Amino acid sequence: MPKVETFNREFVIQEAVKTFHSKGYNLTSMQDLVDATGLNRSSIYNSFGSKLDLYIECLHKYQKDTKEDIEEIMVKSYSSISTIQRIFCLNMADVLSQNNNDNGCFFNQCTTEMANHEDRIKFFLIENQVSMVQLFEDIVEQGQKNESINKNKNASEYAIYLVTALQGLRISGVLMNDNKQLKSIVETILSVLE
Amino acid sequence: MPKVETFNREFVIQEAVKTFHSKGYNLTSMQDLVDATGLNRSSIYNSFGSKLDLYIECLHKYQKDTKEDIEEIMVKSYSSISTIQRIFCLNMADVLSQNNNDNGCFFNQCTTEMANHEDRIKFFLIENQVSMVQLFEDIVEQGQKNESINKNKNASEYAIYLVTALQGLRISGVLMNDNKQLKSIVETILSVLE
DNA sequence: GTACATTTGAAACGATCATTTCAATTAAAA
DNA sequence: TTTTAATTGAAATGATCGTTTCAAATGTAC
Repeated sequence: MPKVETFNREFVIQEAVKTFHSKGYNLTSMQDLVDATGLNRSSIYNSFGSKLDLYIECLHKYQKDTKEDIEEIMVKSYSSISTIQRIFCLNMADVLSQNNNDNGCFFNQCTTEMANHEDRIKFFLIENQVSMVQLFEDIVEQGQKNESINKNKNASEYAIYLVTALQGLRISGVLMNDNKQLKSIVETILSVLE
Repeated sequence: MPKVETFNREFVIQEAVKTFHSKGYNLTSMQDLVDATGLNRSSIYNSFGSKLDLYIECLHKYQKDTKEDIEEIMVKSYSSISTIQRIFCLNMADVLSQNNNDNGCFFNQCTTEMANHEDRIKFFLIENQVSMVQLFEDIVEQGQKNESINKNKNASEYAIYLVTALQGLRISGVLMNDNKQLKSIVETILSVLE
């Protein structure tokens, strides 16, 4: 009986991610979201709840995309160390392609802007961080079995180190938009594992 | 002849830094600054210009404090590697002491929130980043002369790596508020230099 | 004590914020 | 075609935003 939702939900979220990522949560107005998505104000509230609800849905979308990118790399890579290398290179390329147009990793931005003001978001970010560490731990563990990664430190220690370094890279990249420098940083980060 | 400024400018800036650092620029209202500093709204505009002007003054204050902390460490340290170690430990302690109360490094927050929306701020942040890299480069260079730091990579490469890692540590620390984990990260970061 | 330049307090500015309201429109089901 | 329930558009809500205004209060120099 009812009229059905006409817009493409995926597209709307995608556009919302772009907007939030480029302006941050607090600087993004509902009007910005209306303009970016093409939806009417009331449609956004009808379909997504509130600005914060939509933002959190964007975080999940960004997380899903990130994980898919990593899984694709894992499938294509022939060794653990090259998986890690490619993950870092992907992030490097990501930072560089943003050509001064955006503010590093969406999660880093979210962490500094929201983590200590919204419990729902802090919870999400911690869970995301833990799962990223777990993901790296699995890769490193396998690499240590293959002897492609040294055993100076255990997989768990290397994992939290790598996640931290990756976050640093994505912050640094905002101010240091230079291919050669970022490449050098990645090399140095990964040299610990050799 | 004139009535003279009665408030303590240092104190006011200090309180403004706390406020901006804890809420970010966009979430901090002029009323928040009035409450935090005890100044009247008009006094703030009279003495500091605008909200943005005050924010930039806060960035300079934070930069000055950070540099003073590092200089104190440099004077007290007996070797380059221990200088670097202490800088990282200071930042670790800083993150931990903030007990879920604040959002990592003020500069990281500023980078993700403001770098691509305010040219004056982007300029400041890049200059700050360059000077931090230079500072680390000098320390590493000296360490390499003393043979307390290896020469696998040159001082400049280690410097940008260390600055990046430090930024990562201060982001990670917001979500990973655990002494043992942070200590392990710092150890791994510094192990490259051995 | 008077004159003067500045700070101060309170109110007001117009703009914009996130959200709500509600009548008109729409399209599927009867 | 009529019924029906959701979507849509536009206007309005009350709150808050950064900033300005201006008269009163203040403290220094004469």
